[in-house]
Amino acid sequence: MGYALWLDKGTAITELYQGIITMSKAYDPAVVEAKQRKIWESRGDYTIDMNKADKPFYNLMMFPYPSAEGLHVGNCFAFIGSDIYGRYQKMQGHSVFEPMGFDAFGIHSENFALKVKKHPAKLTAENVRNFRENQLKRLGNMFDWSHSLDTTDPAYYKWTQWIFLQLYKNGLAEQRESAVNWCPACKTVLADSQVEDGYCERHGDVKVEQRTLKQWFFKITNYAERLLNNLETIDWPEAVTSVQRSKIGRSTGAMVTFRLEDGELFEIFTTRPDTLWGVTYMVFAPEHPLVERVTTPSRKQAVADYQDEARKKSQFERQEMIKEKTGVFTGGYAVNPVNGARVPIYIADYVLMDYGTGAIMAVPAHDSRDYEFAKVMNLEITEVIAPDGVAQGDLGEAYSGPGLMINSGPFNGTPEGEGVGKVTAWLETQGFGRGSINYRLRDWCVSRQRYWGPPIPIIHCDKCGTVPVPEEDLPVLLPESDDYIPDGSGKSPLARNEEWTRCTCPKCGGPARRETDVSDNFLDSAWYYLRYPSVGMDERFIDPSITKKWCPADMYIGGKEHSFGHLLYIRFITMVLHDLGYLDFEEPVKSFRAHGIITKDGGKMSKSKGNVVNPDAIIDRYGADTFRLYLMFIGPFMLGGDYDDQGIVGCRRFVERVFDWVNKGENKTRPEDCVRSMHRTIKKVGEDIPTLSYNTAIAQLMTYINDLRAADCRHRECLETLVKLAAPFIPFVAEELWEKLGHKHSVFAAGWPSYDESMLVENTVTVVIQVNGKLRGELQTPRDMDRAEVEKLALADERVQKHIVGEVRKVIVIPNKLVNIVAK
RNA sequence: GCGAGAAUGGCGGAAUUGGCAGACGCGCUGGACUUAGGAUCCAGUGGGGCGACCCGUGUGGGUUCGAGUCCCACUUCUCGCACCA
Repeated sequence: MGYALWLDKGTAITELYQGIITMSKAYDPAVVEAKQRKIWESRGDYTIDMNKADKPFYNLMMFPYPSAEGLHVGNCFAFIGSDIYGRYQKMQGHSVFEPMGFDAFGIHSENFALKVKKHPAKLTAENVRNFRENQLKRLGNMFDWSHSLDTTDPAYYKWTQWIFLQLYKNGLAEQRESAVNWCPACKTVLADSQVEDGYCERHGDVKVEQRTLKQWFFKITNYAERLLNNLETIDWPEAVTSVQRSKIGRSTGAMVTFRLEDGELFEIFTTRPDTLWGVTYMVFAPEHPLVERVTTPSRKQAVADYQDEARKKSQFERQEMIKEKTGVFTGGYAVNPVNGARVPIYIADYVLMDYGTGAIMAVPAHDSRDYEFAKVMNLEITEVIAPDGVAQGDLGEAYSGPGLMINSGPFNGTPEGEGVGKVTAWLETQGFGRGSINYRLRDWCVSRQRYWGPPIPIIHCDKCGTVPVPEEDLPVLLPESDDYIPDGSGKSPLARNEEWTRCTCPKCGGPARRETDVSDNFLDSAWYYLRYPSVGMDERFIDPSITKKWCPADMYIGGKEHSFGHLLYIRFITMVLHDLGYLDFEEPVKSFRAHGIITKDGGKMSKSKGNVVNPDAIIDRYGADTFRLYLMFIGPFMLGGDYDDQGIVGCRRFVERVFDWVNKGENKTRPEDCVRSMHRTIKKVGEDIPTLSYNTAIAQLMTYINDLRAADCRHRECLETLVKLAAPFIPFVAEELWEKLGHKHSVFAAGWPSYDESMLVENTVTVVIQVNGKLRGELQTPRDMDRAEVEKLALADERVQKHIVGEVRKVIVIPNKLVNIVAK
């Protein structure tokens, strides 16, 4: 070549030039992607004018916390799956708003900062930049970066604090002493959802302890009923709603008033008031306030010891002891209101202080836990429900089946199902109790004794007590201190910052101190979807008219690990803001879909296992389009699947085939089979995307390009349809090819193709012939052939006849599908 | 223990008013092109049998002309919850 250049410049340059042209025709993802990304950005294709846009569609996806490790395949999988849905909606003519932001406050970020000894603010800024510039922008998602947000930005957390104040002012936030989960490694309080099997979610091997601290709580329990009832009305997967249902844990029963021997009254909750006559003892939680009162002098030591023991045990350890029930007798007695029976009072850690009233009536005959305890303690067991009304004696376990009430005074003979209601009504008339509903759900502890979060906007004044920071003083800025390392004192590092903590009381002007706890990072993410459309609005947390137009979000896609925590809190905060008149809807999203997870070699990707797939490297090697396509092809989006290094090449081949086929230029070849294949593909892809069945949509696209190639069809309509249908999956290549086909505007503005129903039906059909249910032949017949005619042809088939041994008893004809000959 | 889901070739997975099991892709086998092939293209590929055929969707029953699909019982696995009175 060099020689040719030197000898004959003209020829050689032409050759060289042609070589470059050939090269440029070959698919180079880096070139295509850089080019199209630039065009999208300069054209502002994905920047939405929130006021003007028509047919708004809010496509929300769970935002990431920007870790130092960078975006992982799981994030990519979720974002890409969500983007495909969004791009499809765009091609349906919607103005699709697809924002992305950063959940950058919180323990995740802070712990990492501590580990690498870098200030979290600095680290977060670096990580956010890396996520956005080097990773998210390469995925090919249509993010509207003009509406991005970062929860650590004072312009954002100003409003997080404002929301805290709204809850406070409306009696939904309060500070109280409470036993909480304490992680000695994080040196902070954890929410129940951050505790796994008694261990810290972040530090897998660190046991969570119980501590009693003054904490801020949001009264989510006030909303338990609505949070539960609304589940019936929202379009969410059953798997998620059932988790929420069980966590809310509604049970109906009765509150029954018992009496201590000294006349003091106390209440217990039961779901089985019909077994009241079977109460043979009572149990208080070790922490129950009446324990001291009922304990007799001789039992004092034993009771105190037991209380000590229980206090030391974490909640998990208490639960671990399920097999062996423990407890001690207090020496005290209560009186059963229904029959005046004198029943002993025990304390035991199988009764929890924070459910119901922290005290129970024990019916060992009909409750397995009470039965176990009674056996250990050698307590009396009285049957009050018996099948056919005949007592069964000790069965070796509690009897919880159906039966008639016995030994129950006026209710003898009542079936247990009716008994609950009848006894409850009777209790009310007697003044012994009332119907009651209890929830498992606990109030939301939002205090965190950490540095990296929005300071809770409260001031403590000796004179005025707890005073909210005036709204005009928001945000309460997180001081840029280097002293942010938690010390395990149970107080936030902020408490050591005298200068920051000291302030004046907004009410009396006297000296006061700031609240030093920061709020839970779940509060940041409980309202972010409301902020996206109103990003930039300084004077209010949201713009009402924009919110009305865009919210609730049309689709929300995220991980099901958030079924309980985030997804409950976001609903709760939305309901509260609705009740306070800020929103005209009370559920945050119209539809929610949970995606699956991507594993590697069957296991969750983790650094310790060394099976982490690096998305950047995959994109470098195969291109973002192939990466997108492959992730979606692994398996059903809602199930996820296992990442396989080998499998991705099939997707790269598909992308190249599409690229090459369109680049080859159109021709006029167009057999009818191709047209049919095109219509089938339009139908299939259009049906699969809305149900997130991306894997089967892609399979159909592969079938389609195979059909086109086999028939050498590059008819314009067939090619354009191919590009359009593939566009949500491989947006860069699709855009490039759309341009190649001579279009000036984006393929995403080109609309979604429609199919012709008549093209879906074949004129000739294959009818299979079975003899006694076994496949023995097939017929090619015209569509909708006369039944008798088909039957005749089937019976005449040589191979079929061979298999008919006896007389033909019956012939079943399913038109256009099958003939089954039943012969003896 | 309770709740939800799942089980289909060597692998990922398709297939629902019950009607050709294994679409699509990976891998594998053979071939073409090639100096070369870890590129590309073509053909084949559930198991057994030379064959006609036989067997085959976790196990065992059932309904049906016909079952991966429906019913009953069971096994295994995954996930979630777990003393909530």
